[in-house]
Amino acid sequence: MSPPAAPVHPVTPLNELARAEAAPSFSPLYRQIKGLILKGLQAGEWKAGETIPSEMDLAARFGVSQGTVRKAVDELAADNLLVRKQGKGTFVATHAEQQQQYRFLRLTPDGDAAASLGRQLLDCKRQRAPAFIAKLMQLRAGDPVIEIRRLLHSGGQPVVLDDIWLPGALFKGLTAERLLEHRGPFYGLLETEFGVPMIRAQEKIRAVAAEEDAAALLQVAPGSPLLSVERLAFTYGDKPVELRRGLYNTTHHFYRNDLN
Amino acid sequence: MSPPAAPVHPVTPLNELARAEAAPSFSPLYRQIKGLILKGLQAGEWKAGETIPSEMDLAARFGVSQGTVRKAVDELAADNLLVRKQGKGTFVATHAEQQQQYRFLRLTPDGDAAASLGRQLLDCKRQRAPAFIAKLMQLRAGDPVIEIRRLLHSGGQPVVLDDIWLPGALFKGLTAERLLEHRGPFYGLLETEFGVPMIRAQEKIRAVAAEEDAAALLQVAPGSPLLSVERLAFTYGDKPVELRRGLYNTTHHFYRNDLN
DNA sequence: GAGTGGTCTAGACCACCAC
DNA sequence: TGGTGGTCTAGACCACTCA
Repeated sequence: MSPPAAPVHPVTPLNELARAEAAPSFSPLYRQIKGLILKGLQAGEWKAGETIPSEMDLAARFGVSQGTVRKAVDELAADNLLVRKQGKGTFVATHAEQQQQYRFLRLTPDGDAAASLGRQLLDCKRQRAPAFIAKLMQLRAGDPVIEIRRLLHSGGQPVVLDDIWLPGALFKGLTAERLLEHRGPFYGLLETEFGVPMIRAQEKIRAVAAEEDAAALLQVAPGSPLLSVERLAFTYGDKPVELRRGLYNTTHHFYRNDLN
Repeated sequence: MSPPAAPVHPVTPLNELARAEAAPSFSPLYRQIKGLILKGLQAGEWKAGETIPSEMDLAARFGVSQGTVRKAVDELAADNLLVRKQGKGTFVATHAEQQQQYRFLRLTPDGDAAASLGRQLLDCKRQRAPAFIAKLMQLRAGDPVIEIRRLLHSGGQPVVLDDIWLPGALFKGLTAERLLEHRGPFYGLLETEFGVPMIRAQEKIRAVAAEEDAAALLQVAPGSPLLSVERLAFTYGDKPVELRRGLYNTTHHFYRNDLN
């Protein structure tokens, strides 16, 4: 066992950089690498569903060891931005796969027979953002937005009434026709056709009484209790790009959540 | 400080074991270590809030490298069973800390001023488990259970009506008096006084109309929409030990959920 | 300063997949 | 058979806490 000569590993340079720019206290190398990969994702260097370079390639590119890249990718996979597949590679997460119809939908039928949902487009129009919507989406009041209304059916019965707002600037070619001809998840369309992948979302859930129009569409009595699910969805850079208000009829379905 | 001499990396024996008993396909060493630590937790070798041995100690004890223990602990920390604190040690997760009042409660006030909740015990009685409750909690119908009813108040207003069922066999000394004199989270009591830590939970959420009694207690009109949160909570070994049905008044609060 | 968790590396080998 | 992710190790050093 020959005693290790000198500090063999050039840890210092990047770490100095980190100390200089990181306000909080200290940013380990793998977190900086994570940031670089994230930048590549945001820049569209690798698109949803594609593979990113192998860990070895990334290690060479960034001048670090494979283990460090690995830890960075681990975190991105834990964030559901990447998906690792042993023997095949690491893939950019996507909403466009048939695996599980709607990645963000937590509604479950009572009998847990995973019945697929049918879609019915009610409306799709462009308009000016009302103040309260503009504020939540970090737009200016009056900015162009797209409003979409739709129903989701389970076993022939309407179960969800969605009201969706999107910033008009990002989704120029989005029309009712485009929506109607599209197969697969809505977020898949936004991701593949408009290059805006949904990364995460926050939901605020309340119980509300059905108003006249919603009651009619969901085929329940006015005043019936409905689950109101207000969702704000984000792309890269924590940029909000969708505001959605879903009204769920929870007579034969529930919203499931796991705590730990 | 004589390390266990002989086979320096006894990877094989444990792995053989894994291959033999693991039906799926292959269980890496760190996952077996995870299982061993889990067994220690379940056996009460280290109690909630205490520290577990250092990574080095565990590595020596299990005859593996520190890195392997580290990966095991990483997963347990990701599962919120352990909490790492740099420079201090690794601690068994607990509900009994004042840090964040209720670890599993997702109710948030509208103005996001984190108002603390006041408790009001309504009832605490022992009885025989109705069939539907027994089934969910893996008991026999007629087994003794404890039923607790309580209100949570925010700013003087009642917001949550909880109906809680616990298996009587596990919580012998649990009485109304005991509940009244206890400070801190309910799960903290179960954990420190009865040695039953709550590890994870599943919630099913619906919108319902307030019935007479619930409406009166929550001071809303009968028929008002309320959020119904049905929670099944588990200890170690995926054993269900609490069934709870909360009715939330979501007029000035909401149930928050983050998706990714 | 001693002890704990946290980072980083280098290298060997294993499991899985596709060609 | 070669490439990819996955595991395991050993050893050095860093960051944080506390006596």
